[in-house]
Amino acid sequence: MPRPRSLTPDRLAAAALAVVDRDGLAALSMRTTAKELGMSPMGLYRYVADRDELERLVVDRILGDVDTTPPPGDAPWRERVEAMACRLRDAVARHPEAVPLALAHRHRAAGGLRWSETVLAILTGAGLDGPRRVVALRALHAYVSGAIQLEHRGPLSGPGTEAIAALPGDRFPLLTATARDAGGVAPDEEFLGGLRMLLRGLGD
Amino acid sequence: MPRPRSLTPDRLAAAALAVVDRDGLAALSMRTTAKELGMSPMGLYRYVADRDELERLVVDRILGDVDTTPPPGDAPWRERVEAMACRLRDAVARHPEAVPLALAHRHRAAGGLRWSETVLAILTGAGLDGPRRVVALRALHAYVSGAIQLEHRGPLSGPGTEAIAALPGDRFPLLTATARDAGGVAPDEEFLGGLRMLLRGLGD
DNA sequence: GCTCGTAGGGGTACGCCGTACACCTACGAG
DNA sequence: CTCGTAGGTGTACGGCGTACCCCTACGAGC
Repeated sequence: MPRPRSLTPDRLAAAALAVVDRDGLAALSMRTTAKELGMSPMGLYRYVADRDELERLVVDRILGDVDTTPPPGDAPWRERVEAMACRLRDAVARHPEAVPLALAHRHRAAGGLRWSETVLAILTGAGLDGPRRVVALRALHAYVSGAIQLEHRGPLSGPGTEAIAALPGDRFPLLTATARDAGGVAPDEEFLGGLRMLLRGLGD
Repeated sequence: MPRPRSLTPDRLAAAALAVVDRDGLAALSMRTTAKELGMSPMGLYRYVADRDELERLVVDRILGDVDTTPPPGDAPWRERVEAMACRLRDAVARHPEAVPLALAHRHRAAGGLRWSETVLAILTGAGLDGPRRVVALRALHAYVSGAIQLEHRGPLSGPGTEAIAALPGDRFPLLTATARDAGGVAPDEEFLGGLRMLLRGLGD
């Protein structure tokens, strides 16, 4: 009845995400987000309970534009799971600075839940249920979020590769050799390659 | 020549880890670590450049007691990889509060590198090399670290399961059903089950 | 159209954090 | 015994999350 709200949660999330995209995850704070919105830091507390909730809003926004409609049912189920994995990966990659955030809060965002539901539908259609379906979904979660994380703060692949290739070759002969090989493998190949390995072992 | 050092990096790491184990990861700071050692906060800077290096020491210590000697060579290669994965998982699980730390700095700790080297030896013995070996190692990294993370701040499995089971069943029918099923699956089964799926698809 | 209760938003302040800097001092080499 | 060096302390600064208090712009009820 008195004085209407001037902000939507989504506008708030957009401002915070703008800070992260522009200045990095470390720059995200109640103060910087407030400044981005042209208001005082304490004003934000009319919209979120604490910083953690602000982060959740950001992740909601990132995962909110993952397409979670079922992929065309005429493709084999493995390809449909691949499509879902790629959609998630692409959405997260759109905000590289926010990767740790997105994965940390993934299971609390509506988009993450919808993703799981759609993947489960595909797995169920492939004949999985009961404990096997539990394990399969969890393995997919583990692989996808682990792979995305590796990709964006990478030990192997990415800029960390050179550091590993430069290690003493006598103590880590295979690791240095593998790091050199890694240069010839594109990120998409790595992600999809590993995913296909997992999917190959997952069905039947 | 003047005045000898009173601390070893390992004692420093032990103190920091004690803080984390006792009071949680959020309690870790230069100040609390210094207090644990009975010295002033600034004194730590004679031993580490900054907080990041302190964290790295902690992770070094956690991953340092992963057994990275090659598992007995008479077992099938998949079982040997399993053994390596379990060793890493067990070492990390010994300090549950430090899980995010351990995984974030894994690739910068000597123990993590030795782990990779040993796993690569097994994979090489199984006939993998070149790009296939790159993808296999990376997939294992992704799965293992993703699974450990899920296990310790779990969406599916763990205390988060009930929250998911309590979601509106009409919007998330499969997810809630799967969360209920998840109660009957032990963490070890989940971890090993997913790992075996990945390993099944990984060779040949 | 005026009043009034309420919720939006600002300001100040506290106790944390990491760490730059200046200082004192215990020690071992000569 | 002296002296240079490096270990360790204390102080201080800017930034953080946020508790608390206040002012005020607004919409509902008359």
